[in-house]
Amino acid sequence: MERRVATIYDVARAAGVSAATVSRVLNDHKGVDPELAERVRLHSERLGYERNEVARNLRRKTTSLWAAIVSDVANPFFTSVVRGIEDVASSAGYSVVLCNSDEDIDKENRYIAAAVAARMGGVIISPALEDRTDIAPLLRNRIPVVSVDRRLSTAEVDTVLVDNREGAYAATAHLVELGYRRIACITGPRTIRTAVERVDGYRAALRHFKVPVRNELIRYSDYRHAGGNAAMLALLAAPEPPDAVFVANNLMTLGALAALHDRRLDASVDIGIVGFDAIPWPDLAHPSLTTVLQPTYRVGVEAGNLLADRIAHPDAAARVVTLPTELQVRQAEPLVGT
Amino acid sequence: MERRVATIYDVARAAGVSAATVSRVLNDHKGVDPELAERVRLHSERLGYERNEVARNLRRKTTSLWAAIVSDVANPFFTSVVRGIEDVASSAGYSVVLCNSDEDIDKENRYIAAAVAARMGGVIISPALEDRTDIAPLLRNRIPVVSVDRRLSTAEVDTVLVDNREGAYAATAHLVELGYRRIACITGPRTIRTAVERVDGYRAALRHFKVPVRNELIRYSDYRHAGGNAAMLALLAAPEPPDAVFVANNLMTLGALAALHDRRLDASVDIGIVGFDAIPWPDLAHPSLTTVLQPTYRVGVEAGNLLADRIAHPDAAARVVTLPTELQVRQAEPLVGT
DNA sequence: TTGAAAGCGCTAACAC
DNA sequence: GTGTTAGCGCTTTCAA
Repeated sequence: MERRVATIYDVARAAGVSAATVSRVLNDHKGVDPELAERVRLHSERLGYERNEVARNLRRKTTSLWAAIVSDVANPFFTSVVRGIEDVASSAGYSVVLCNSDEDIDKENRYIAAAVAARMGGVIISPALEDRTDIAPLLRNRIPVVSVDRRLSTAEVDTVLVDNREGAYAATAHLVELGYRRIACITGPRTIRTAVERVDGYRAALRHFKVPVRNELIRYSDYRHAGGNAAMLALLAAPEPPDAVFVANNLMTLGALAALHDRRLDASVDIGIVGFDAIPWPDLAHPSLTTVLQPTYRVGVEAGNLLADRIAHPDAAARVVTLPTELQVRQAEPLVGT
Repeated sequence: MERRVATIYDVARAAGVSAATVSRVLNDHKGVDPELAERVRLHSERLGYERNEVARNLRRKTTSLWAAIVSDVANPFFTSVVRGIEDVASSAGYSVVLCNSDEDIDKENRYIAAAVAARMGGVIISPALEDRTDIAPLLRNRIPVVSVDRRLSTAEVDTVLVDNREGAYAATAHLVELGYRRIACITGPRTIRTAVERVDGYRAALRHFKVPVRNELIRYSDYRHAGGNAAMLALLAAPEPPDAVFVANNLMTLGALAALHDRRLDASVDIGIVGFDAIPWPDLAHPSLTTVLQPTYRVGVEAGNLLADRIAHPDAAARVVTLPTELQVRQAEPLVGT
């Protein structure tokens, strides 16, 4: 009943060679008699041998597993990043396990501990909190780490970022070129670097086009739907409302659009809108929104490459890769009046 | 420079005991002198000892890891299911690694192979294809499996399902009770069991209320946005269009709503709509949609429990758990005319 | 080119 | 109650 799983010793016996030879064949070591190799492969196949990675990892003192610790799996940004990581990983002989920290520093710490305990080959992390995420346990155990999307202030590690400033600049410039002059900006918390960088880009664009920067048109919010909604309502209620808005994140953009909807206003008809981040799921309410797209897949690929490099060269200096965004310009849908 | 990581032997030496005792303490075995235990814990802490799970797993011939192989990580249904699994897992001493098969049978097979190679403690899978997903490698290696959301026709395993028929019945009954009489149904492919079950429920409700079932009002589509859109347009273009529609999945619901939008029609004003599955992300276009909600979190919890049971009793008969849905009735937002 | 043997870090008999 | 010892399945010197 309780059938044992085949080991290399079973294969070795069947093929009439030593376990060492089986190991060599299965790991494609050069210098094995082709005929022997063939015989080993045959019997390995026949016995349904499947390598025990656990034993292998113990012996090699590392794992063919990467952990991707992500602050929000449901966010399509990360779904796409992870896809990029996976592609690099699998071509480098690694598998990726996905861990969802849910923006929760405790969960994140548990996953970091798990990565250490499992002696993961490497970790790619989007830190829950830039200044509180603690990767010391990883570093202490010499597990390579790459940070993604956010910059870790607690340690110097390889990092992949998106050029938020440039993206925000392009978005704002686009609105200026469309003829808008009272352009507002709804951004995230001052404590989050990306939020600040995006306002910076917005400011720079206005300055470049000699459009006055008005502080009352800049709203720091929370990167969430409700915050975008409230910020937009406040802007609309102001004595001199804006004629266009750059909204620095996808959820806030949806919130802002909901505010317009409430006020019976139409995006890109009554007011110009450019968002940042793709809006997931086909959405009938704004098929025509111009958006700053992030190179999500490439972020993953770069992170994977950095990790692979780091594994090969543990003591090289930390690198930071910054990727450009792309402004996806969409035609405004012509409004059919009633 | 190259500092070695502490092992139980280091802790043992420091505490002046044997490795076995350290192991006992760290695994909470009873019958260890409390004083010794305290000393061990102290030194373990001081040396920054972190258990090597790889070695532990090799010795125990199993892993404290569960794999959740999911057909689409971006789908909020699974995000929530996984959360349920994680909660059960962590209270049973397991960690969950997430694998995204992306509805791709090859990727799925690779993850199954990886789960075998890593000697995972158990696998929870939402099969990419009910009739082609091959879990034989898992069974052969005596790795417990639980199927979720879909029923595996290739093997008898523990399964957690949602009562699709009952949900569809409730949705349709709701529309009848609202006074609608020409109720259409847009469902998924005939090859997918859930799609068929949902039409069945729809039919049953109509029969129960003695509303004639009209085949021209039943559209089999593809569970995707475009399909829902096309199906709805076709229904609207028919000589006798429906006065209400039950749409059997979230993406198709969005597609259907887009079709209404195109035709300048309003859901629940011009035509009654009930959807199936929560729509993710706050969406301004349909805050007021009545929807059949699935008990996603509980699906995960039940799956986790089944897996834990199966690990404890490998040879018990396979069980199928079916969970009820819940009709979330939302007020239609009153339309302000122009 | 191949094999023998050691050992990765841990747990679990077994002996004391 | 605690220690000694063997061994999980693999890779990798080292010797032949």
